[in-house]
Amino acid sequence: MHWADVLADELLKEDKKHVLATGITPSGPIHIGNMREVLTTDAVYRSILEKGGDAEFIYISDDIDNLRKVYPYLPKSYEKYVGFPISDIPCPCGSHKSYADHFLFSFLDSLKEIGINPKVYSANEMYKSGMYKDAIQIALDNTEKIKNIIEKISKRKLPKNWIPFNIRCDKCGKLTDAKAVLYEYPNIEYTCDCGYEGVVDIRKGGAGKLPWRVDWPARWKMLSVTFEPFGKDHGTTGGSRETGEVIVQEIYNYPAPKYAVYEFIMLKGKGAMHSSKGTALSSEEMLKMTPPEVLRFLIIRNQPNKHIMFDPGLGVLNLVDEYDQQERVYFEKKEEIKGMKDLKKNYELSQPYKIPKKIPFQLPYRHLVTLAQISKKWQDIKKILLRTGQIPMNLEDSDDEHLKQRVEHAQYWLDNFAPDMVKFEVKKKLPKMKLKIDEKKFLKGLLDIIDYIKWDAEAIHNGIYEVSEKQKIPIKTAFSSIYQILLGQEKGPRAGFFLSNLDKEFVIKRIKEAI
RNA sequence: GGGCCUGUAGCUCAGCUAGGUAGAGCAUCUGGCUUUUAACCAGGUGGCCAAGGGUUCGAAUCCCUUCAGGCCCGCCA
Repeated sequence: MHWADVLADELLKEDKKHVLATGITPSGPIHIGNMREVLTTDAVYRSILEKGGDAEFIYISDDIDNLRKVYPYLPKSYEKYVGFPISDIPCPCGSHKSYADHFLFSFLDSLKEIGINPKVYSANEMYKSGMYKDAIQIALDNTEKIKNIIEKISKRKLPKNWIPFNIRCDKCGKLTDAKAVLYEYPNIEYTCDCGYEGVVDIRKGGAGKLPWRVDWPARWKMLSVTFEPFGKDHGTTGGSRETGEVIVQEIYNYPAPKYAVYEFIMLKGKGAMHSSKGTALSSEEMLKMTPPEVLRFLIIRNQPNKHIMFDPGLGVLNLVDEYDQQERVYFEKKEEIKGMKDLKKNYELSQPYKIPKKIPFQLPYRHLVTLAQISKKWQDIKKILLRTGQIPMNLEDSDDEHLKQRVEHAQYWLDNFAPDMVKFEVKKKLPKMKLKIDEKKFLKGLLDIIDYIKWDAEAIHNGIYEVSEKQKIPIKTAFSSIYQILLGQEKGPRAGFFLSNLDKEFVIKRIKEAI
């Protein structure tokens, strides 16, 4: 059984509406781990619906969290905002409402592309609207109990005057520097490092926030959360999950949600991703280089508690090939291979939107990678495909869209991640190079017969061999001469296939120029 | 110190949430075509499933122990 079904069945033991929650602090480019969190939840969500259950998928943006430091991708001028809630900081690009929205919105766009549309909550707005009012009061009334729970489970020592509330200083606006002096419902007297002494009314929105270890359980109750996956860092002993479980039951009188701990996604050769170490890959970037259904496939096919090794180099090609292969099996164009576990479910959950009724038109991805380097525009690539008979004249719109999208992903990958060995550029002008006598001789021979060659991959291929044999020129020399005059390099994509995709007149002209 | 994950063919991994004769891709070898680049097709070689113990008629699969590696343990998933 697929892991998503296992989790769904577990939840469905309780016959009620299930609220599946995800969340993230949008303090920088949102990385691929959040993609896993969201996709894990989406898989469970879909499985519940498929089984006839009732469920809602929510996404909470922790946009009231404070900016911790000036990250490398921020201008120095952001120094003055450290300690501010990220929803109160100006947007770096100027076109969003706030710093938080800047990063959140681009992630939400990516989610749309992979077929995920959760109900989005803003923690900041929840606080401002007064939704947290009761939760804050309960927390403050139970300060000692909560403190004990956290100290006992996490083995951390909290300061003497600790209270489960981070006050936002009225004067300097920071969430991090105010210390409570006295709490007497509904007011907290505080002093701030900036020198200000003031009073906040906890019933008022914007007075401050609950610290994470308390906020999380409070939110479970407030939104009736029944399931929320989290990364392994939260799952560790003494982590926020453990304290949260006790706090939600003992303080908020609500059962702890079910969960799944998910492992990290590693970049091949670099280990786990960390924004601070520069090994992070943003969700947006990952999605730009990997077709959406393939990215879903990568995450869906792996159990959440297994780490995923992602190879942004040639691994991407293998992954797409593997996806296509499973697609052929799903539509019974190919026999199932032993070990293809949960193939049907994996394929279905990999679809961003509707599951296709019949198999989408497939072109080997590696061919697309070659074509994407011959022409940049999809319309031009399509012309080549039509001329060479690689796609039918009456290609369906959905297939057209699908291939176009794949070409775009291949292009992004080529521009940013592909290793040099697969890259080439058809030079507009004859590259500067010196051909050897043998190479010129071969090209002359090729020119003699080129008019008679049918312009398809196999005929060209055979033609090259024919000339090479007749002239007694090593085949290696023959191939390299072709690549040199067109690409300015010694090697290139399969010659027959490659040339057939180029315009014949263009090739003839280039050979004439070269000899 | 604690938590989680991993250890299956030379390499990367499936299979372990249905316990019932060990699977795939790459590499290698053979043949099809003197067919460059990670080309294609057919077939072959290749594994004491980390080690030990237990449960069972039967264990890669469940349980326990050990060893080795990875990641996480101040809200960076």
